[in-house]
Amino acid sequence: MARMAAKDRREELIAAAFRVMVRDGVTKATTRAIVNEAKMPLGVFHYCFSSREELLQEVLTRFTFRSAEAARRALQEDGDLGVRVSKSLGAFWEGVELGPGEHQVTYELTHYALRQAGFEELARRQYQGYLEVHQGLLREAAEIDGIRWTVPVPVLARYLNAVLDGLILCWLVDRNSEDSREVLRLAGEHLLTFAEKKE
Amino acid sequence: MARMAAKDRREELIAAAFRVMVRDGVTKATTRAIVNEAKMPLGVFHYCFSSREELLQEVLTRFTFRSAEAARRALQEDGDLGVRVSKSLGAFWEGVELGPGEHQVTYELTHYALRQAGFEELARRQYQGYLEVHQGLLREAAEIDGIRWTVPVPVLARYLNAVLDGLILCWLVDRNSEDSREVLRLAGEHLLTFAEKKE
DNA sequence: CAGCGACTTGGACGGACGACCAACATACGC
DNA sequence: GCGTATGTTGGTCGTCCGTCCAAGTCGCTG
Repeated sequence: MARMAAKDRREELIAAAFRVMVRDGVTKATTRAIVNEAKMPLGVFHYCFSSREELLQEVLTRFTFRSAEAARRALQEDGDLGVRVSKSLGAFWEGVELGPGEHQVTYELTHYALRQAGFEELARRQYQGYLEVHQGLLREAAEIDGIRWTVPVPVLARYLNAVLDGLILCWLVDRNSEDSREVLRLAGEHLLTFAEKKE
Repeated sequence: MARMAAKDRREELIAAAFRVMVRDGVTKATTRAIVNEAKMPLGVFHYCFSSREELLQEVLTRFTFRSAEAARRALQEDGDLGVRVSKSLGAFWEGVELGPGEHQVTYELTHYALRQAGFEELARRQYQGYLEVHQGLLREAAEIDGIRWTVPVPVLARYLNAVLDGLILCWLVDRNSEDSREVLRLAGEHLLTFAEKKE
């Protein structure tokens, strides 16, 4: 095998692990499956990571926030708050339907972390991160439009997170895109009712 | 061991498996852990079940609908639609906070089923069941109050399911009861805006 | 070129798991 | 009471897993 710095090999293994997880699920991402995906001999693994859990930790912290970007971009385009929220949700949903596996993995990782002694904190940080992203988007949107939210932003962020999270989960199972998009529309409209013009 | 019909032993094993899952997670519910919980010798397992998956299938189909009952009862009490919806959601949430493990297990089982070849259909039935329960409750509530929903009931059911599912998941991770209940209140009020007096 | 630190590799380990079985024990119909 | 169906048991098989290691290879520095 070509010689490579341990640091670089780590990155490739992390990426390979994520691919395996998306394709076969978190539980199937064994050390052997991962090095096989990365086309490396097994011995490499514990030269780069002290344990399998150390790698899972890396995956968990790296791949949980990729989906927010499209939503953020759409939110910063032109138009009034209504169409921007709508487009933002639509863009986010587009990402979900295009790459469902990534989202499925994040759920699996959450539940894995909740059960793994010493990993609960990681799950907590994961969702804390989600909520902060939503809060950030809500505050941004409010500032651009010069409105204020009539409900505390943390509550609104949790509401948004819940709807999206629950909707994705349901769609992952039954793939009913039509009704899902309708729910998305409902939630978006609901959100707008909490926007109030600043005096 | 006392002699017992295989049928009865199956039931005890299913119950034991569920207890193990609630306590330690689905992945930890190995054949050995289950028979140990049921205080039976290992050999019993494959006398009663042809495979571990057969047992998981039983667990999945049995323990997914226990939480809806409290909500249904509260919905059928006295009062106008507003307070009944509010109380129903409150009763449901009470159940969540009292027994979070059961809900955690249902998520784990869903993701397990989604990854297990030939089990996807089970996950689909699980969520189909959830949606039907919600639809039933919505229709009941509408009939009692003589209103109609201004949004198709399947969409409303999916919305309700998403909010609750997502909210539970978030709470399982960060245990923020205060904000969660606030979101629940928001969703309940939102629901009421879709109720329209029949002419 | 010698030496040393960084990297590579195949194989081996102990443990856990699902599944299986042969031998035995009990109940029940005839 | 005998035979068959049904239930019980402890042990074992093969597999897969995370982890570890010893021996080997490479490339740089002095």
